[in-house]
Amino acid sequence: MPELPEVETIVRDLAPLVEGTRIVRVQVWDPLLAAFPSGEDFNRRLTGGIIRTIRRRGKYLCFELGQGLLWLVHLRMTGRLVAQLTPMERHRRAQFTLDNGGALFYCDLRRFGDMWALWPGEERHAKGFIALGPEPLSEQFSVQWLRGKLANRKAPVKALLLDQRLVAGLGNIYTDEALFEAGVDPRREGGSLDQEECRKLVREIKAVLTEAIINKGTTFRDYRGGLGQAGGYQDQLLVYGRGGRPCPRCGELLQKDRVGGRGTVFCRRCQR
DNA sequence: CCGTAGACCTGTGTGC
DNA sequence: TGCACACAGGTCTACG
Repeated sequence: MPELPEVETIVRDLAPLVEGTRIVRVQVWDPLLAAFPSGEDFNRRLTGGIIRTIRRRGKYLCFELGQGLLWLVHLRMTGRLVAQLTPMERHRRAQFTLDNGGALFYCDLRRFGDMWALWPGEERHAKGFIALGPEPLSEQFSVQWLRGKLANRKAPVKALLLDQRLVAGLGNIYTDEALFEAGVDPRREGGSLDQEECRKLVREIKAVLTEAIINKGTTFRDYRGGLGQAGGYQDQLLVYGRGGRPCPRCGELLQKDRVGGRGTVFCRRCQR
């Protein structure tokens, strides 16, 4: 569910509520949730920890606790991390009680979400995390970087953009939106994009993500921010979720296909 | 190394 | 109303 703008929104929502607080109680009811360490060891590591800062890296939430302990949370498809006073959600999987009277509640319908509690040097246990590519809103994510990564690749450009090692934080919604804005057909072989097309893609990826953050993310179904609120960017989507409806630019009916194993919406006339 | 299909899980929407 | 099936914001692994 959550892509970069949604995770960024959650971090900004939660920061003022949790930074500087101590975790006084950890309850985990879903054994699938703690990826490392598993079971009671996970609870023990976090209990008593003081949350110094919370930040985002790709689609990961990163809580930096005292002594260098790093608490990572990945929400995958339907995970939520919310601070509410009375959140008896149907799919509550964990609760982190804070010493300021508040708490963090983790809810997840599909149970794909993962958490890690890592001491310095243990980052290798979070394989996806250490392999993340550059942040798309940083200078490291440049035309040269994208071109280098797409060179000689035969996979569809959309599949490559979803690879978190190429760039960290894009998901199905914003990839479709950025490819539309850039006028690039998602089925194109990565290696077939020229300099100008890469330039447009980099520009539109940054623009779409920035605008989505301003609008506090996209609530297509399940997503909620850290305060339980829906996002606002769903009203600005141009193609995602709009297959069979007219292209907002040319009027041609938008096509829905499967590309790189994911549902993909694009305009056959505007995207080449 | 590369590219793709299937797996993981639970629910919702659609068509018959 | 019931049932079967496709699909869902994301990775992982196995396989050719």
